[in-house]
Amino acid sequence: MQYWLFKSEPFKWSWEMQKAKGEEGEPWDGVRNYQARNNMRAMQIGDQGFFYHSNEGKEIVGIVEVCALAHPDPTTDDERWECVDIKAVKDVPKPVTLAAVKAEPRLENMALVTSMRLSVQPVTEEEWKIVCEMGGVDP
DNA sequence: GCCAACGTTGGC
DNA sequence: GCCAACGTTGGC
Repeated sequence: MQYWLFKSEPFKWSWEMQKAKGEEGEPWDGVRNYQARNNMRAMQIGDQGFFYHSNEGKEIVGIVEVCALAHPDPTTDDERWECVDIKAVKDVPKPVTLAAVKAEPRLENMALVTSMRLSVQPVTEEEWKIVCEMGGVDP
């Protein structure tokens, strides 16, 4: 089991929209970055991830689960790009802001801080626990 | 809306 | 294969 973080601009695809999809899930398409794609290829069914709102909010608002392995991105004919499907699991009761992450010394090496522009990031188990704690997420 | 950081592209 | 130019992302 591994942990990840998915970034989205709420205007394009928000947590509300993700939740509305329910169990069906939604392809995380439109990624045009090799590192982000490689991360998705490494994902397994059942992996957990944070859902982060960039630009507007700048906070971790939800928890998602990978429900389909990497497959060709339906939004392009370019076979280089792939995506996984994710489904909403639950809200983060107290959204964890970027400022809060930056202010937490134990999270100083988190990709959210060090690789700001990467849209699909790995999260370590330790980081996962700390953020869940900060967000008031039930274990 | 601005601008810095970074990834990608394309000419050589 | 290098590197400059360009486009995009995302925090502020």
